[in-house]
Amino acid sequence: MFKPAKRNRVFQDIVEQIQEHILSGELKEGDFLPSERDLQELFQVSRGTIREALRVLEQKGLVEIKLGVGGGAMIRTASVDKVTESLALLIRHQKISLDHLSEFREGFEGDIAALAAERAKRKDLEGLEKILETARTYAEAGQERASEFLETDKDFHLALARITRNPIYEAVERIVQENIFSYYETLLYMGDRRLKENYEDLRKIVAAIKEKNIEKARALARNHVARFTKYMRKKERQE
Amino acid sequence: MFKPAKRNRVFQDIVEQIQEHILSGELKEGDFLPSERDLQELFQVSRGTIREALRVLEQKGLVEIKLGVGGGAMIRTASVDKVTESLALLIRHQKISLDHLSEFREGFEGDIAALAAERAKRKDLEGLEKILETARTYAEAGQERASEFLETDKDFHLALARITRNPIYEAVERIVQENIFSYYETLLYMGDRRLKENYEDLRKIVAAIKEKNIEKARALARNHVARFTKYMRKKERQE
DNA sequence: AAATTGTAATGGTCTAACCATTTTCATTTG
DNA sequence: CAAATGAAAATGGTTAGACCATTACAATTT
Repeated sequence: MFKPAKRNRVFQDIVEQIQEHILSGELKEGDFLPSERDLQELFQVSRGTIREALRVLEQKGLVEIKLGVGGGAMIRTASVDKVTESLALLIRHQKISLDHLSEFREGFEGDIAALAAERAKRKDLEGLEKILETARTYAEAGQERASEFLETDKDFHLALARITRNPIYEAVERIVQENIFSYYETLLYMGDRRLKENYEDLRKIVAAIKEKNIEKARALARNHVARFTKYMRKKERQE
Repeated sequence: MFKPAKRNRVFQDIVEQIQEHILSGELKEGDFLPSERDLQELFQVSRGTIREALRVLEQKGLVEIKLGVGGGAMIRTASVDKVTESLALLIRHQKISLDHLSEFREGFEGDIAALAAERAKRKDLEGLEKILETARTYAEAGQERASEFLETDKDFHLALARITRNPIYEAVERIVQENIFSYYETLLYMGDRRLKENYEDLRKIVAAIKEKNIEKARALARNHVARFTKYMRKKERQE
């Protein structure tokens, strides 16, 4: 019903005032707040307090600090970076397991592929083809290029996420990729056969997207991720 | 290729050091950092710098500041609060639209229902039945209880997420719920017929889970969310 | 025993100064 | 004249020391 009253903190009040002015649109992207010394005068507080408020606004991703003459707190484009960061913290903090992350990934990579199949334009397909070509090169080069292949796989999934035109998928994809990557080391020892298998996965996904076969794209993407996961688990057990 | 050269701000370094100690598990939930004056000694910096670092850690949701004797920066439970907050900021900045959020929700509610169907135990089913019963009461009470019905719907989806036994789904569910529900006001004017329709959705989902029909559960959950979204859009256009 | 009060630890804020970086613009130099 | 140079000013980054506000806990009083 009620929230804790708290907040006798002056800098919080300043954060809220400035935040309101930003969110209401009075302050637009690229605008500058007054200098710290001017803010000090305006709010009638010490510079230290102003600076604490600026740290909070900065961490929220609402402003970016520029140095030197004409510098100061510049109003920023809201970006997904900070959401990404705090979600990543949440994941690391809760010690979420590889299985959890992989399982989650299976589901939403399927969704991404399905949406991509629905929405891919000619230009998107060209981009995918290009990535596919790179992947083929590395897959054929065999195990010594496994690391590059994995990077390309990452690019591939990010490209798919972008095709959905839904920034949430892109953000979540980035988070998962960044947090799952530490586990990928085990995949570096993927044999030549498995590399080609994985390349074939990607190729089939693109084919399904091309023919706008939504459910086929979803199923293929799910299987692709599941195969990665299964292989990682197998490796884990061996160690 | 290269990242922007980092600017050397002392407080950033302090943030990173402390953050590492928290994420590595050396500092557990409930532990306290040394007092500001002690940190000042430890890091050999001024208290102002320490405080700026603490503001950042606080905003990241990693610590919570307690007042008075024995107070200080307490390592916090990982919580979705800060993620929710930054996501809410994104939405207000309209980088992410309601449509994006709804679309994302459609996908992963489907995944959740599918996993729930796979894993629900007897006890889980009992919990769902109970929520279902509550929902039925509100649905039959008609529009004046629409608000309570929506709350119950929320509980229902959270319960499903918990059944997956994957904390990622639960966390994401909470984040999305908290950010999407501000839009649900429009749903308060859902007519009696629609309330019952929605109750039927929930009932069918539980039925599908009971008979372990994974794909049916997925499809039903997706449709359920899609119906919510469609109705919201319709209301939006009317205003 | 219960209530009150005092005390010390700790976060919150203030003041005043100096340092570091960056832009601007006048000055020097080729 | 054009380019290089350098001084000045604006602005964020940091420091130091002080005082206030809140709180836990012990000592004192009832």
